[in-house]
Amino acid sequence: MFNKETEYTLRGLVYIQLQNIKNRRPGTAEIAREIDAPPFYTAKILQRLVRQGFLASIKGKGGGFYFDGDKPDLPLITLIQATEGDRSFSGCGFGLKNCDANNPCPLHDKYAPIRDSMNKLGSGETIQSLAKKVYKQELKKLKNAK
Amino acid sequence: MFNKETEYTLRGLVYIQLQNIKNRRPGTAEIAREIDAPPFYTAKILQRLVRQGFLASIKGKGGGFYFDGDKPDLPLITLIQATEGDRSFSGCGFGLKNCDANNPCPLHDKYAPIRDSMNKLGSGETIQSLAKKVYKQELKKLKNAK
DNA sequence: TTAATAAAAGACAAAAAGATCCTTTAGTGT
DNA sequence: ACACTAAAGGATCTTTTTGTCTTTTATTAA
Repeated sequence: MFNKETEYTLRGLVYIQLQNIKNRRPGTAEIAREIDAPPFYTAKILQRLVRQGFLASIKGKGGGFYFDGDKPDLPLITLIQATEGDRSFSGCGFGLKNCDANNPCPLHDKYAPIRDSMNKLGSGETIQSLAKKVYKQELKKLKNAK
Repeated sequence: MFNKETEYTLRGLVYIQLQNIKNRRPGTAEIAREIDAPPFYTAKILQRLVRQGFLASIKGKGGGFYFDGDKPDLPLITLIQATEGDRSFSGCGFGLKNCDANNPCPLHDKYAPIRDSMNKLGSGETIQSLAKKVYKQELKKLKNAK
């Protein structure tokens, strides 16, 4: 589906936001471990995300990564387009440059609706909405364990 | 969406089948030119498809590529899985190994239906069905040009 | 103010994808 | 039989993706 970098990005940011909810600021080592990603590569990706302004960080003891609560929620489509371009959200299954309703490739009619669904998914969901889902799932599990 | 090799494969095979309908057997140079793909790379891909039994070829003068009419139509999903694996048809948006309805990643609920649509598309359409679409489109264009 | 901590930066390396080229083999037509 | 044609095979190269490692910089706590 997505490439590795995008997968690590999604998993990493959702993990960070989940910890933020719990008033924690995880660091690279913890994040990489928890999301099952290569540590140095994870660090590099997070670095880039901070540079791009998607994420904030603090250096030194007690440091780590967090989301600026004043910023609006981060839609997946924004994030993914910044990471791997928009190959998942636009473009033609056949790889044609000018494929549209007027000049459709033979896959267009069937594929266009799927692409539209992807776009809806990418615009509708945010890192924060996903983290909230995970958080609620965790609460439910705790409850059931009692 | 798909990777380059898959795109060239789809475009190439549909072109071959379209020419077959017209009782022609195109060669590598013609195919590459018509589908706008790198000639040597196209040759290599077609070679592999022949080895895998998806396609037939004839060497020497008057040679080229064609589909064995006795074989059943070739579903896109079969072809694509043989080319790039099934990253487009299965697997989780988050990259988790055991993501399913019981143990869902936070994208699962929204992404699973999209993946299902992709599967339906891949099983429903074949190289032959796509070529037929293009053929009909061509006929319509000719008619309108009159 | 010093030692410890953790992110930032950037060089480097390995693997995979994408692409090219040359030689060989098989078949065709004269 | 011979020259020609076109696919098959395989070696090589480039670019992109993925991943590692070392050094530097900023911050904090003792």
